[in-house]
Amino acid sequence: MSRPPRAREIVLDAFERILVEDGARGATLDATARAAGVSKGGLLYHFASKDALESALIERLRVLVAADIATIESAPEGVVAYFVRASVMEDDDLDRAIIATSRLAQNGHPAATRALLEMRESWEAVLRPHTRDAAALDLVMLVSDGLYFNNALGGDTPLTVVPKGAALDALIALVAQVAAPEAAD
Amino acid sequence: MSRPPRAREIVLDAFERILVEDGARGATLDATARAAGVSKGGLLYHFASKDALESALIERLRVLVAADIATIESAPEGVVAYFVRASVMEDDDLDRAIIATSRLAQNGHPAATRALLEMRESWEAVLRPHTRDAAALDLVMLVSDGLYFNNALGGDTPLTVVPKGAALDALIALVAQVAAPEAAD
DNA sequence: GTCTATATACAGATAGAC
DNA sequence: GTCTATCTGTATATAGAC
Repeated sequence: MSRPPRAREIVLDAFERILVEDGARGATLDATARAAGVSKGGLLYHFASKDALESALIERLRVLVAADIATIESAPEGVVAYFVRASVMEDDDLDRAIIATSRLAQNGHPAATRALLEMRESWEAVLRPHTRDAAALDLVMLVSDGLYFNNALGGDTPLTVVPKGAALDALIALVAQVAAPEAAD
Repeated sequence: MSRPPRAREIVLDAFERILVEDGARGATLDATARAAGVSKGGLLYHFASKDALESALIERLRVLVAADIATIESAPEGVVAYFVRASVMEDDDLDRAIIATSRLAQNGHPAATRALLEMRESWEAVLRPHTRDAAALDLVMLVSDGLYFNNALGGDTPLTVVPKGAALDALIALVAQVAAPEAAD
């Protein structure tokens, strides 16, 4: 299942994790190699340049998004509720890839920005049939973006502003109710 | 009105602008000095270190937030509607300061993260009396965060996902209606 | 496939002239 | 208050041994 060299994935994992935890400034080849337990030369065997490392991360995001789209459509909780809840998860593969890619996007990486835009478009396409109108769709997407943004800000100072537990359930219920194409209740 | 040395403000403006447009990686002392039209030595006369430059930016944010809190409470359109609409503006002083500070926060700058948290808390305090319950308040704040996040992603590739014109009006009406403490309509 | 050593460029910061 | 010149550390990348 994992035909690509294992070390390659380990290096990419380390790069992604540093981007999420320390941001783009900290995500140097040196720091990545150290965190992955290889030398800089070893890293550069797998990724010939920093750009290659960044491209690989973006490609990983695309793959995870495609898988997510398949999952989201069959959520028993309902598409909108599942989508909002998934936006607040903190440590799954997709979330890490999104936040890491957004770090690149926010440092002027056009391909990263493009990948995030395409991700948003994919999600909108899935959510559209489950929302009342364009404004409701905008609202759902923006709440999701807001949750990601707040999760992404932290670093070592995790934000406590993101609702959890009962507060999250109430938020999800509210969003689902507002967005639902059927009766407003 | 501008007692502090003019050059100092020009340098800080340049630093902020580069943070917004190119991200933290591009916001070097060299690039900032060049954009401000001074030498690196000249810059370092006004800001003794990069840290001093970053602190000044965060302080600027605090001042602008305090002014914004005063404005927002007297918005004729309604506090919630004004707040959401203001979140999508692209080029006013406060918005640039917020996005620039969030670039710092996303590169592991604890003081920047703290300033953004305090800003959020100030806004929540103003909005709370104008929202139905905690979930409604969360929703308003997250929509605002989402709008900022999307405005912030761009760089030279501005995102077209942020609603404008009639779509924005519809979103604001929807959020205001959901959030309103009075009848749900 | 992974390493060490090194080349080159640029970052932040200091010293001191003007 | 602003400049040039310079120091020191670190970033990306290459060369070539193992």
